Amino acid sequence: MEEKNELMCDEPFAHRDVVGRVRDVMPDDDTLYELADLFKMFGDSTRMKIMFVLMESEMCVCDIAELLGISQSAISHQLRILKQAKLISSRREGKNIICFLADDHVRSIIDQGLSHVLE
Amino acid sequence: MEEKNELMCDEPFAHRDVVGRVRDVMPDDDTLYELADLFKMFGDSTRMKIMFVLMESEMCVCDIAELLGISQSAISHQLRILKQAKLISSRREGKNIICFLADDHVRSIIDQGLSHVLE
DNA sequence: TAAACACATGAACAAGTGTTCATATGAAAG
DNA sequence: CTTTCATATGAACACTTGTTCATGTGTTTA
Repeated sequence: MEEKNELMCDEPFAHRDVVGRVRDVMPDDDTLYELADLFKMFGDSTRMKIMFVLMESEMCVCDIAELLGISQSAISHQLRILKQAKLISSRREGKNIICFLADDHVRSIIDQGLSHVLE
Repeated sequence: MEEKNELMCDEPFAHRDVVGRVRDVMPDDDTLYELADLFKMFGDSTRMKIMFVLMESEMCVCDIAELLGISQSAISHQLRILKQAKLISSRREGKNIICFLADDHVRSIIDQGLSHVLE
């Protein structure tokens, strides 16, 4: 008979109506996972750097690698991830693959983050 | 004598001046790591959910746990991380610890992310 | 003071992530 | 067509991260 909800505290600060209201405005789980996955893209310093340089100018893979001092392979792996997330795109130009930001949200998201970090 | 830079491609798309200019506007490494660490906070669905509910109302730990259907321990561990990142704060009120957002940037960052996810 | 409650914390473990190394692909130049 | 150059990719590995379980801490209530 001890089947009561173990998580709930006896006299919660936020009462049932608040909890209920919050539940209503919460996006569905899929959206929340998408959101977390989006921010995950910005949560790695290599990807962060890649997006940062592409904010300045489109450029080929080897230039990104040289600029950041990171191996071509590592850059390529991260580019793949960023492309899957539709944050960057690329086109071929001669022998090179030119990468560029695919979404203006990238700029605004990074800017918001920067203004937090820089206080 | 084969000591040349192996990363640089023969005829880079973005020429040396572009690379140089980008190098100048890049934030220092510390800032970039801070930035990535900040976004890392938003890159986990549990933390994302916690911040989301706190956008609606401050509330105690057990209410967060109940609302999200996540164990109290897991919530507590994540709260610790979010506090270290100075994204949320808390105060004691009787037996409960009331948590609330410590920074308005949280809202704007999440909103930017949402508007990307929702197209 | 003792018991109950809300929350924090440490250890352990599974799962995820990013890099390196070696190699493959594919366009371009010879 | 063969070689070279720019990039992609797979496997392996070390490292990080998030959860659970057990227990500790501190506050309130009896």
